[in-house]
Amino acid sequence: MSIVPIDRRTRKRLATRQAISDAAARLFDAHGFDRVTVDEIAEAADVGRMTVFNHFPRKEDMFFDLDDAAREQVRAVLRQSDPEIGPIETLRLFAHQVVAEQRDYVRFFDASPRFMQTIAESETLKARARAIRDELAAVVQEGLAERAGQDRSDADAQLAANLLLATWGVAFVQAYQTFERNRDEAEAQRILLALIDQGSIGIKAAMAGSPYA
Amino acid sequence: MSIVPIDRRTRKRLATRQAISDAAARLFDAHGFDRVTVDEIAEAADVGRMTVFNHFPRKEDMFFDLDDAAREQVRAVLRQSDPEIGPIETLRLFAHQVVAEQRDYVRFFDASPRFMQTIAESETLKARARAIRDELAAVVQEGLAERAGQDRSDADAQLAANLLLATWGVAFVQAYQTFERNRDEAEAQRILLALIDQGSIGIKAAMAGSPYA
DNA sequence: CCCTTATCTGTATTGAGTATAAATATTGAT
DNA sequence: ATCAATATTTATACTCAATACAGATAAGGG
Repeated sequence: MSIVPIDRRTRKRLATRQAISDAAARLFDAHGFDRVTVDEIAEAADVGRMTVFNHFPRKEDMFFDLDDAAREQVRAVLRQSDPEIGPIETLRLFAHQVVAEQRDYVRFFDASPRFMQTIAESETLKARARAIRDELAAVVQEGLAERAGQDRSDADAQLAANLLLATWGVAFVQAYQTFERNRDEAEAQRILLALIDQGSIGIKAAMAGSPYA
Repeated sequence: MSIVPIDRRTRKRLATRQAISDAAARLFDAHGFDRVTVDEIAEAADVGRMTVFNHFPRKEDMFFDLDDAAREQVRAVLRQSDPEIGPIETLRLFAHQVVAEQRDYVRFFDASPRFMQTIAESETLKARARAIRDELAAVVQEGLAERAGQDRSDADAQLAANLLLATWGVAFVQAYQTFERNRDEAEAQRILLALIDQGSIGIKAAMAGSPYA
């Protein structure tokens, strides 16, 4: 995936970051987010306390570690998509493609089984999850408006983007709950996509007559 | 509105609470939420620091002070509504009624002009606003499911509730921005209701065939 | 081997929030 | 009015995240 960095400086920096991330993940999983202090993480990673904050400005950043990639991918999808297909449909197809090809969203339930539990137990993490959702909505809003040649703060773009992220959020949570109930990955995927489709129908209806449909 | 409480104890308690709330509102408005400390509020209200936390567990609670009423009203609307009219339509009509009769939502832009600015400047307040939105979505979800005789965690109810709150949130923000731009209350109301109507159309379409339509 | 710069680290401070226990005020009963 | 029970206010002390700042260490580029 990623190329090994040339210079030792960068290599060491990434190694330090990884050590902190690993230690944090292990401790959060074992004791829950709120019952682990930054000092304990620094100790476990054998690193000074300030080094932790150097790599992760907020404690939550050690938990949610893959934001930028998702943001950029959504931007790219909206920019490179077929102009014949509406943006909502484009994003719906994108979701289907992700699930079908990579299966990242569901595999990742399995990869860290306590992921959602850990979030559910921590008000801080829930707040951060909501913030990320809103940041993603802003990205989608901007992408939609740009594609339609509208103002960045266009009301319809904002409505469409927020309806979309609401849909994705509900789909994700419901799929996770399904997976937790019966460990059936296929069923969880089915729920995920069915809810995304259902939401997309609604958003298209709300946007009928606008370039966002 | 509210009856004067019989006993002195309650009267004093409410007076203390009000003094804290007033001092906080004044300071937040003057300096911004993050540049006011709880100690300063306690000082301004002539009250011990712990008394502040006694009445307002979190600093944000001094800013957002009217949550329970809204929650209960939404619950009541869903419970007492005409069974012939679908729940989404019921809530849409409720929004229209509130705007037409009380005009509380827009008057309150005017009553505290820096309200939205103060939120926009503070990451803490934005987080709390998002949490309140999600709490309200949970209330709506529960009301919808109850009315339809479904399980509390029903996927369709969750989707409908989250689409609804997304719509209301966008409508509110856009109405506020419109009001700020040209101080036209009627225009702001028009935008608010138009977006709520537009979102409602979408939600009904997404829920077609289910009891939530 | 020096110079510059990036990274790491310790110390100190701020500020929200919690725990605890003591002081004070209010009520209700005798 | 007095007394006991209870609610409210308050001070003290603590935890923890986050920021500011300054010094130490390590790496890169001549």
